[in-house]
Amino acid sequence: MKVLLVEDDRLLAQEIAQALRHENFAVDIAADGEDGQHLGETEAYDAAVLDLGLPKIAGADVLRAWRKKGRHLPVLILTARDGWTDKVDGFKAGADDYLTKPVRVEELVLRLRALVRRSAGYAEPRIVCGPLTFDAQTGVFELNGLPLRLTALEWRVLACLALRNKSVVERSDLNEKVYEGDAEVDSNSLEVIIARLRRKIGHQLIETVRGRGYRLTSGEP
Amino acid sequence: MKVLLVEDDRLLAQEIAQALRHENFAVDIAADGEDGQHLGETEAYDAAVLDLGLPKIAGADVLRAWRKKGRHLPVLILTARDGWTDKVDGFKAGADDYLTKPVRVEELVLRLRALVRRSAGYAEPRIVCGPLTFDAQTGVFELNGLPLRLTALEWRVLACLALRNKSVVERSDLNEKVYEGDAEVDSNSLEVIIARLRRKIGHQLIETVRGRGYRLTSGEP
DNA sequence: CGAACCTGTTCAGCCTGGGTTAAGCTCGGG
DNA sequence: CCCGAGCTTAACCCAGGCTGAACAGGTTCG
Repeated sequence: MKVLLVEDDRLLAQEIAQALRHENFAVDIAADGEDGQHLGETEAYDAAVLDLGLPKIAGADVLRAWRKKGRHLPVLILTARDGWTDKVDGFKAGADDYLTKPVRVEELVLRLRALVRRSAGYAEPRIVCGPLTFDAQTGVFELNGLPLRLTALEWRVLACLALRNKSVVERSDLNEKVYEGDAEVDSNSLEVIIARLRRKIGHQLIETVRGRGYRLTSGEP
Repeated sequence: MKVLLVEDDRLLAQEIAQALRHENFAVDIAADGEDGQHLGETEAYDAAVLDLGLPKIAGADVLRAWRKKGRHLPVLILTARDGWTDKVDGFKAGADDYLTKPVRVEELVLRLRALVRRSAGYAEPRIVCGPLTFDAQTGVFELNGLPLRLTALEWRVLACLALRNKSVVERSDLNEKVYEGDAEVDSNSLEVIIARLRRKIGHQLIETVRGRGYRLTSGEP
């Protein structure tokens, strides 16, 4: 669960980033269109929040560049102006949702979660996997109906697994999605997190696929 | 099941090789046209993935050289440029399929498997041999309808046998196709793998042909 | 201000899967 | 009957993965 935030207003960027981190997301921030475009092309994100008015490269052009290269991550457009021309321009460039400033961060978080969920192929917000359920709209996990207390990293890992329900998620992918920046980690901390998760939700639910990564399973065959 | 990958972009080569190895293929990598041509002429492969833009010798020329020497292994052409002239050039040189960068590795794997299967003479993806079936498109073996869990080496051996359904596969050939590089192995590890395979799928299905190799049979006459 | 957390990271030791080696056995053909 | 090719089992080895414990920052709260 990692989000790219492209926003030149440092204050607003910090505010949004804080809110997203509070909801357990990992957040990378780019302060101009150039950085933003580059990050969006080279790193793995579950979604991007993109301001239209950016230094160096305009937001719509950043988006167009991504789409041209086949990057189909969900993008939420942000703009100060609220003329419909901008909106249309944004959608034409390939945006998935749209928000006008001033931004209510709670709404942003909500919409972003909906985007991520739909882009993972879920029409319904509720993802069920055996005794485990994930409400992609609120971000809450439940085990046998009881809400699960997870730390930020645990949540990110489990959310990644839940969104790719029952198919393998590569270790490298998890590492990228869990840590901010490109913190090429040479450590086993991911394994530790997996171990702690397993202790919380039961060992059968997370299957390891040797040499590749992990997979969420509903129980045993 | 061994594939030759000729690609000068080390990163892309590693990515593709990793994906192929995940699918149990043995992979040899050549970083330029010279190496590629040489390997393709001297080693035994089930297929080759060939970049058109290569140092030393152009991809199309490598392919032409192979064809001239009577090498008819299936070749999948890869290119950054997507002009139709390249495509035509590739096919004229004797390519069997064509993919433009940026490459989606899943698609590459799919197409490659289809090439190997067709070159072995199967129009249909499903190869049946008594209680054993091999889906050459997904790479999955089933015994009496139940999916079979095989290790990488076991899979390679059995796939080689299945593709030459009911005809003898030489020991030397198997050794080449199973091990990466030209690891002329002086050991009985192939026999060990055969033994393990037989324990999994039943002893009658793999017939040994003294002094030559092995053959897949549907049961007994 | 300090004590008690809470989170995340590091490290060391252990376990396991998968591949190779080695040794003894079997079997088939001369 | 003998010999060599092939079979099989067990032992070994290595890399990858697991996990408990310790530690380091941060935060909370008395």
